[in-house]
Amino acid sequence: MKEKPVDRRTLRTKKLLRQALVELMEEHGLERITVSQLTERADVNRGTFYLHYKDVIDLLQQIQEEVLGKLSELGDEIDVRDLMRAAERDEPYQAIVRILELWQRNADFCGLMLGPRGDPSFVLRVKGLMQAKLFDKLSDMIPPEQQDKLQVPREYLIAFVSSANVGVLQHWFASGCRQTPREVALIMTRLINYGPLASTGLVKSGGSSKP
Amino acid sequence: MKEKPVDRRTLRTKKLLRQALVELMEEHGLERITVSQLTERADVNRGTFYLHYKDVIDLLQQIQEEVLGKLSELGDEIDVRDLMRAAERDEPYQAIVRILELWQRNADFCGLMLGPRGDPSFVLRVKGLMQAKLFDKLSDMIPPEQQDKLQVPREYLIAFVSSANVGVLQHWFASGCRQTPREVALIMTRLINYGPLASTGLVKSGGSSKP
DNA sequence: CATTTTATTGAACATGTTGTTGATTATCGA
DNA sequence: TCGATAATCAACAACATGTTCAATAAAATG
Repeated sequence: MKEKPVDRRTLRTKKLLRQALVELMEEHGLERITVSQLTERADVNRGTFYLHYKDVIDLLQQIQEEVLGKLSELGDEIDVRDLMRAAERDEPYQAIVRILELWQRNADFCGLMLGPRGDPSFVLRVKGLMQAKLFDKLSDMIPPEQQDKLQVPREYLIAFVSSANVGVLQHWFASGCRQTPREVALIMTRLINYGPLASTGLVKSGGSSKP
Repeated sequence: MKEKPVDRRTLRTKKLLRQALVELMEEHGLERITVSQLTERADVNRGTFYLHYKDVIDLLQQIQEEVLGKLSELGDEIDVRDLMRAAERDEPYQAIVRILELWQRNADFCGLMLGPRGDPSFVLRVKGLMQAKLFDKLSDMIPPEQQDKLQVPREYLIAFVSSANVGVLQHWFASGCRQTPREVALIMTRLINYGPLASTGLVKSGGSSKP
């Protein structure tokens, strides 16, 4: 399953192109970027670009796949029951913290992708990863015979929560990653479990009580 | 403040180009679109395009401005107190319904912009409009001396809620606008006021109770 | 270290897009 | 009907594209 681009030269080239892409996207947005600009900025021969990528979008997508792959792996380690237990103790769930650390490690690229010059399809895929977990959680908490009686359609509930958490991520990056992954994880946990209003701490709420 | 492009010819041209843009963006995404494709699809001379727009992005942005302008006008008619009163009666707030009707009227363009081939900067500006209102609401509900004691930083709270609602919008469009604006407005109201968990209707919650 | 393998370079090519221009035609508003 | 103006058409140089090939540089290997 795993390929070997072990040659240091290709590694160097790809790093340079990735960096150049991030820079140029932050400056102009994806639409205005040309292969010529890209290779000039990266100080790489234009022909070399085509040895690795079909076009600018292909470059972008290959980087995305890399990040999303790792993200998906870490996501698989989430156990919904552990998450709920952590939430009850008002502690950040460790698996979530590790995911946020991954985000932080790729802050340059990820911050770009989630920002105004980013890629909506990337954001949608991130939401998709999240929704799989939320679906589990929901099915876990709600007995099947009651699934149809929700006050809000399940699909909208899931769309709401996943989008909300991506919003938290976006704000984290947009404001320069001032919080630690632990802090952000705690913020997310509180908002999901007790809802935005109750999370002000100013009104009472039943919160997450198991039936 | 208001210009007059009254000539039917320019109106026709702009309509055609807008339609062609939506079609091509849905097919290829913004990056791959060329002025040549655009004018060919719209059956308009290429030179004519440059009489109205600087480039493809300029075309996109002019349409965005139009929509965002109307959106902002309708947004100004929101009164936070009315909104909260409607929420307590579990009814959709009329001003929100009108806004959703505007979205629906421009479904082709708006659905595109909020979707996988859309424009993140547009989405951010929509969130921005929403955040202004949320800021009002928050300041309204919470006495100034308590603003620093929130369990979750205010900025994150706002990012969470605005992003969540845009997520609802996105799901509405992505699933083909099957609900009426009234229904969507009600979904939003419930989710904001009682939080995602309580909105399942399966756990009790204090909900929106004024201090 | 020497050798083989492979990535990168630089130049050239036809092709297509761009943004602009000037002359012409068609359509609009009055 | 008629003057104004928008749309068309053809042509332009400048630039980006995607591909090629020989030459060169730097890797991996024994």
